[in-house]
Amino acid sequence: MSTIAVDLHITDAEWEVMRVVWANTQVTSKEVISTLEEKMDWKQATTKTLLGRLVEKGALNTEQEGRKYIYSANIEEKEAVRSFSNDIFDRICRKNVGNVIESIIKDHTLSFDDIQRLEEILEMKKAFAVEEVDCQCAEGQCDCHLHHHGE
Amino acid sequence: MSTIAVDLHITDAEWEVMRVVWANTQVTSKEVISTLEEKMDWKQATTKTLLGRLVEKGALNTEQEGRKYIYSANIEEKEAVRSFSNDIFDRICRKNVGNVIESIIKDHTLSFDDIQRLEEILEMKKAFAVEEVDCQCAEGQCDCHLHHHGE
DNA sequence: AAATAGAGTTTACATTAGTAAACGATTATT
DNA sequence: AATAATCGTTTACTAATGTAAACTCTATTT
Repeated sequence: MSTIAVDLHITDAEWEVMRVVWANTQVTSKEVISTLEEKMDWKQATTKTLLGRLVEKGALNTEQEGRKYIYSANIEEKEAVRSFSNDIFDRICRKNVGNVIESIIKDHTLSFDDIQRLEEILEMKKAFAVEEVDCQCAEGQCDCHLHHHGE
Repeated sequence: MSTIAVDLHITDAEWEVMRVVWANTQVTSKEVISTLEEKMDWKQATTKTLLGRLVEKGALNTEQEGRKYIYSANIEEKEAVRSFSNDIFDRICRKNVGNVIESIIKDHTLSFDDIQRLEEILEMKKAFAVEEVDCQCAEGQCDCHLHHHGE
């Protein structure tokens, strides 16, 4: 009941639609169409197609309201973002996760609150930190193996 | 000379090939083929196609060595990862960058060194932190606007 | 020299994604 | 009632991706 559709692939174009739904909780196609006509310069047909595909793949729910539909998200934005962001980590060596996070932090503006919160999380993470993260890479796709022995 | 090809799209399948090249610095198609035959269960033709596409799009360099080629990466892994990981942040409200980072940290194993390094980065980020991160979302795609006025 | 194997290039083909027009059923207008 | 405006569904079409066979040299083995 929690992972209803974590692994469904939401494409870039579809994501634009999802954002409108997430932001408004309940929307009609009309609202989505006009928002994306604005932002993306899409013809209404384009948005309609995307809405249809999202309903089809279970990312959106529809509820008949008179003769039109009210769309609502079937997956939480947070979950979708999380699933999407984890894709990065399937592309790199686990040992580099820290470096990637570092680079992300460097690349973005954070608020004082953000920083404080992250510091707290890190503090908590210490309890579960390891001496060295395990490389899970396939042989030949990472050179960690070479770095193991001393020096 | 720095951003040679930051914006070139490397697909999931192509990335598998890149990892082999990055890990070995210099490789022959044979090595890539055998590594991915192992890991991905790909026919050699598949890997050949991918190698060809990557050379074509400038992600890989080739250097004739006798009658075969030596492949090497034309973009750094770090840069590629960075470019890829920034895609997440185009999908969310800037105000949530901190939350996403938080969730990433929670989801992964870090080493003591990682944590310490991240703490240092955060410490430095304080100098550039803002009171509140600006929402850059398009109207209708984010509800930040609503949260502005009190309560 | 002829046959075989290896390496890159071409061609192939199905699926997904981006973008949108056309169609059909309904409701709102004239 | 006839017509026009809506809204969802079907169909369309191109480009990108995943996956791989076939082809063409060239070098090696017999």
